[in-house]
Amino acid sequence: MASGVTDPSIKTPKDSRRRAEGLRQRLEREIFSGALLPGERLDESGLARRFGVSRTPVREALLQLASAGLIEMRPRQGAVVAAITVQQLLQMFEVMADMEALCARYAARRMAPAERQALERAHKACVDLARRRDPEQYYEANRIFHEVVYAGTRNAYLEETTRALRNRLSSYRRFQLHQPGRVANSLAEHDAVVAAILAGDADGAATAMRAHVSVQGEVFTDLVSMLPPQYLQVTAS
Amino acid sequence: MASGVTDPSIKTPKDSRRRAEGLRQRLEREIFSGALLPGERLDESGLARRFGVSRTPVREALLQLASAGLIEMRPRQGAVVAAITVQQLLQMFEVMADMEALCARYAARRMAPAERQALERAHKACVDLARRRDPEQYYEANRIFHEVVYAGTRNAYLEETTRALRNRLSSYRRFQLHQPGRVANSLAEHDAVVAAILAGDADGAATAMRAHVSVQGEVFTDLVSMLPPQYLQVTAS
DNA sequence: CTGTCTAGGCTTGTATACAAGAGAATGTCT
DNA sequence: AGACATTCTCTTGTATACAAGCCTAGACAG
Repeated sequence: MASGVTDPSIKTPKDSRRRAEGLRQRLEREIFSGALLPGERLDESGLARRFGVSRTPVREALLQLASAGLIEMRPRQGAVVAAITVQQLLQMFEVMADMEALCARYAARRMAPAERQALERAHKACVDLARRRDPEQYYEANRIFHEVVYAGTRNAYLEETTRALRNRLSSYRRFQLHQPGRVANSLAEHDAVVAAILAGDADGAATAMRAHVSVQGEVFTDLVSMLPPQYLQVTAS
Repeated sequence: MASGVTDPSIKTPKDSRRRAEGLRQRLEREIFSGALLPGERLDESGLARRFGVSRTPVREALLQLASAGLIEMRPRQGAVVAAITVQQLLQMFEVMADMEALCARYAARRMAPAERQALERAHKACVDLARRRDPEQYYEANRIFHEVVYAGTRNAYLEETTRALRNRLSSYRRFQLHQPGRVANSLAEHDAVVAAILAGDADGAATAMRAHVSVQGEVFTDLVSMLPPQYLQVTAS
């Protein structure tokens, strides 16, 4: 797929550490964005050539990605982009809904006035962008909305964990965007979340947020059926 | 991971990959057990000599530990066992309480009859061991009790995440054991959790479990004051 | 005596060389 | 012809060599 796409010598003579971090993040983005599809083989030498470094930093990047669960490294058989089973996907969505709900609960209790205003602004941005009918831009605005909620939890660990899970699922959620009427629903749900948080209603915020990010029942079925086959692993091995 | 599917013959009796994993796990245990104290420097060459391998696998192990948050790698300055701030510790305990509560909630809804019996057995084992006044053994029985709850969630991702956080905090919780009366309290709390789960009371199970693992207020203060100074990082950096 | 600058050693980060296993391709035997 | 064994190649895993930055010790000036 990306075999012939050799970007000519990136050549960042600035900071060598920068290069290593950039490597991991770059591969990360390629996975999140779908440029690297699940099941795709990650050849160490090939990546090394592509990025103009040796195999050592490539291996280090791959190891970190494996720790994050984004790729799978089978001993002596190399690394492939992780594909997950339908069960795993459902379970991860389930946990994510509860973690986002937890974030909303904390945020409702802890947000400072300035943060509450930022939440309203982020929500308003979503409303404005929804009118443009540009799913990509709305996707980004929605992401920021959730980031504002994370920041309001005043709990960096919860923030980080939730964000990691959200990122991990992002390549799957992407396919949800194009469902008709999804954006309108999403806005209404945001509205309920904002109202509850501004009112300091922790339970209400949690419930509203859980409903917003919840992907189960028919919604889950629809999502799974829209996924390209590579994204899912056959359950029985 | 333990989703019921049996692994298709792991084989590899002498797999060299095994050695690298053993390396990571060995360092992990040394950190959890307190053999390696927070702030302690992890010299790559030294570890390589100690384990009889070259620096390469050592570096790979360190990178994985860094991904798990157990150590901290500052560029060009080497790795040290992670010490966290009081704020971070409080936040992690907070999240852990909610995640364990979530586990209990799921378990109350989903445990099969056989699993409920296993829960009762695990609880009984705790009661029996408490009489022996052996904190270490009780600690282990308590761990198993929680593992049974995890298994009852039927959500491998939640299970794995919660376990990882629990392990991460284990070296801090260890100091809590020796508080007088802690074991008796713990048993009473287990009792409430078991009762709620057996009754299928999801909310009650969550509340009881949160109360059980919750470390805040005076309990948190006591815990922090019992920690050796290395375990905590000075807040201002 | 103290603060600052500099040079050296020692550590990490990267590249390359080497060993060893997995998979493919080919040849042979039934 | 088909199935099986064997070799061969290509990949990963590990070791070692090399480059580059940080820390410290020591000297010198104020």
